[in-house]
Amino acid sequence: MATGESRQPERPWGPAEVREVLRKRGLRYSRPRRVILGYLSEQDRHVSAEGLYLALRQRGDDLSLSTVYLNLRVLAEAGLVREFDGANGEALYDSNPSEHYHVVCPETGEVRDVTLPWVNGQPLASFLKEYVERETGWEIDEPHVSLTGRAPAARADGVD
Amino acid sequence: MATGESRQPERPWGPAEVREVLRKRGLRYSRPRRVILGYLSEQDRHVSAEGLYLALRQRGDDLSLSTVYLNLRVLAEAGLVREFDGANGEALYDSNPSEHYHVVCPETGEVRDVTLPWVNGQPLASFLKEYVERETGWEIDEPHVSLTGRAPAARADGVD
DNA sequence: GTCTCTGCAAAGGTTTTGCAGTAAC
DNA sequence: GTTACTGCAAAACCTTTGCAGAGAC
Repeated sequence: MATGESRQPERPWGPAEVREVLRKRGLRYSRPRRVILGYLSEQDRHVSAEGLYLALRQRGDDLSLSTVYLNLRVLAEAGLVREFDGANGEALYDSNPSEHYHVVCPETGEVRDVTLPWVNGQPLASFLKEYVERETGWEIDEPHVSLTGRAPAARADGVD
Repeated sequence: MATGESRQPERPWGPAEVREVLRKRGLRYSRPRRVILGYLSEQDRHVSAEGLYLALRQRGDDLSLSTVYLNLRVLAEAGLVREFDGANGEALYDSNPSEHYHVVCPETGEVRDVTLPWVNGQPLASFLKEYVERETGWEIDEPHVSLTGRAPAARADGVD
């Protein structure tokens, strides 16, 4: 048995846990952070910094663009959101807490979540990390796997 | 047996093969392309567009920076050089023809080549590609695996 | 001769920075 | 009360673009 896909939009952490995670890093649970985490976990979508900025604006949750950028990065470093590369050289974010990766279609911009297979009894990413650590003697971070491809829609359009 | 590391600085292709590869794409074997490929295959190092620009300049091979950028991309698309993400959000290039990946240390900027293991009788990248294609129904490109970590040197420095 | 390429400078787009006021703790 | 954070605008950054002249085929 290899795959274990599950993509529930379950809420990652409650406010208390979030606050605790932030506190441990000397970070505060400010309004922007509440608003951003709230949006991401409710919408369960993939957004860019600017997209998030605009979406929040429409909602009435006004944050400055630089605040959105700053906090998206801070929250990603704290492990509260996931960051990955979108279609136009822009970073995308989601707050899905389950281990997953993304496939991006450069033509349509569409993003699809994927769960990677297990290898040798462990998630592919961990397997890879340990392998590279043995191989190089370096202390390796969680591997980033970035996948691009053509969505069925793009192929149907006859785009080459 | 899984690994098969070998990092010979063997010259990828001779001038004739390069010209042929380019011709097939309607591309010309211009001086900038000769110079860039020559440098990369001789030095067998990882360089950024700007680094390459400066290195060539010192050598007396003057190319404009935009020409370097353009051709690095063109050559990467033609499969004549490999492109990957360096430490500062800049793209790095090498001309090593053998299937390999890179580990980058964000602190020192150091880059180390790695050969990824095989899984189920095929290179990890192919395995992953096929897996994701089955899983999503998308037509997936060659997966990009990007690895970061702390080089022994960085750890020795006591950098946290 | 044709068609791609070069070089220059200027623009592009995303992300970061500096600083004074504000708010979390 | 401290200390981190916000917001604004301006800047920084890598990379791309437009166009006239040059060079590969």
